[in-house]
Amino acid sequence: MARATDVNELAEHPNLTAVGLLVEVHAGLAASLGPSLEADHGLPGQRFEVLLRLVRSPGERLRMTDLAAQTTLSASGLTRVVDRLVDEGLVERAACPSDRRGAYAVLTAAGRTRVLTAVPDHLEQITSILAQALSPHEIETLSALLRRLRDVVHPDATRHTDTDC
Amino acid sequence: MARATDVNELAEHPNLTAVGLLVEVHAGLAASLGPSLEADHGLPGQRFEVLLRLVRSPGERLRMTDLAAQTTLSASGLTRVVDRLVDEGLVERAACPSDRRGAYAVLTAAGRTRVLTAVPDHLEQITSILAQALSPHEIETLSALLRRLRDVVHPDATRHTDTDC
DNA sequence: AGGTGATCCTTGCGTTCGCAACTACTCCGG
DNA sequence: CCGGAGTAGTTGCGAACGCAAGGATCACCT
Repeated sequence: MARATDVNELAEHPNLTAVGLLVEVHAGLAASLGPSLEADHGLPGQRFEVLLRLVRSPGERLRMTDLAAQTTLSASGLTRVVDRLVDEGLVERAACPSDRRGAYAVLTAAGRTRVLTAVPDHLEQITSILAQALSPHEIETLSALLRRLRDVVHPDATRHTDTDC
Repeated sequence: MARATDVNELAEHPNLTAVGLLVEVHAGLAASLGPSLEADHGLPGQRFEVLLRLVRSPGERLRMTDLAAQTTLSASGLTRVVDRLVDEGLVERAACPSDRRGAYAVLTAAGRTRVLTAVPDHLEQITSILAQALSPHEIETLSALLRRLRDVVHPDATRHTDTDC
């Protein structure tokens, strides 16, 4: 029972490998998809994520808090991303009539155009990469497994579809 | 054929969903695992990743370039992470005799102790989270799918096991 | 030998992010 | 009606990253 064996047993445990692979794939996808998304459409990662959530939401608007919960950003990070989107004219802030603390981020016409232009390109690149690695059925399997994992590590991601005001 | 239908068809395409889930899971895992790893062992994400690669490598050393290829960092990012690890006494730099441009990052005794202390805790947390969501067989399936994806988006991650000098 | 292009690593600069502190507002119990 | 606890959003500050540029070295070809 040498020490080195213990190290490898720990370091190559299947669960650690699974998480390591997930981190690697995430980084690899970001490296493959991010630059072209930014170069072709001026929408680096987080900005695109925010715009995508907005265009899919009723009224193309979302409370700052909900937007933060649905993206990978903290509340303060979201404030600054929205700041930049406002500077670019892609998003506007709107007051919430039922809660004067609150603020909506609302997609502008320019923002809608921008994201609707970017999505097809983005989707095509994603599809190209996924198709090289997995069959459609395997992609479904992967999504199902990831979804179950997501529900454990981030259960709040799908709520807040109710717009009360 | 309303426009809104097109938006949803695009925005909810299975491939886009798969990538979105992967990003969400990555962020959720980082949020769950990162803080305790840092609070309990003083090893925020990237530092841990570097130490883990080193402890698994022959001679507990790796060229800077190889280390950058195996982690999610750029070359410059890696330089600074290693700087911090050197400041903390967990890693040392060593010259490469066969290439005077090159530099090795070598684990110190303190670095080995630190990572070997952190790994069991980390692994236990990972296992706890994974077990809540997936069966062991499903984890294997997930890993197999992610590995195929990794080989497409980041094929250089597993090479460079040869230490020539 | 000598020179040209590539590679390894580091540094200057700008950008982005999260935490903690702050303001403004809401909600609730007395 | 009032006061305290809790929530929504923003900002100061420090930490971390990538890109592009730079110095040193290597590899190869003539």
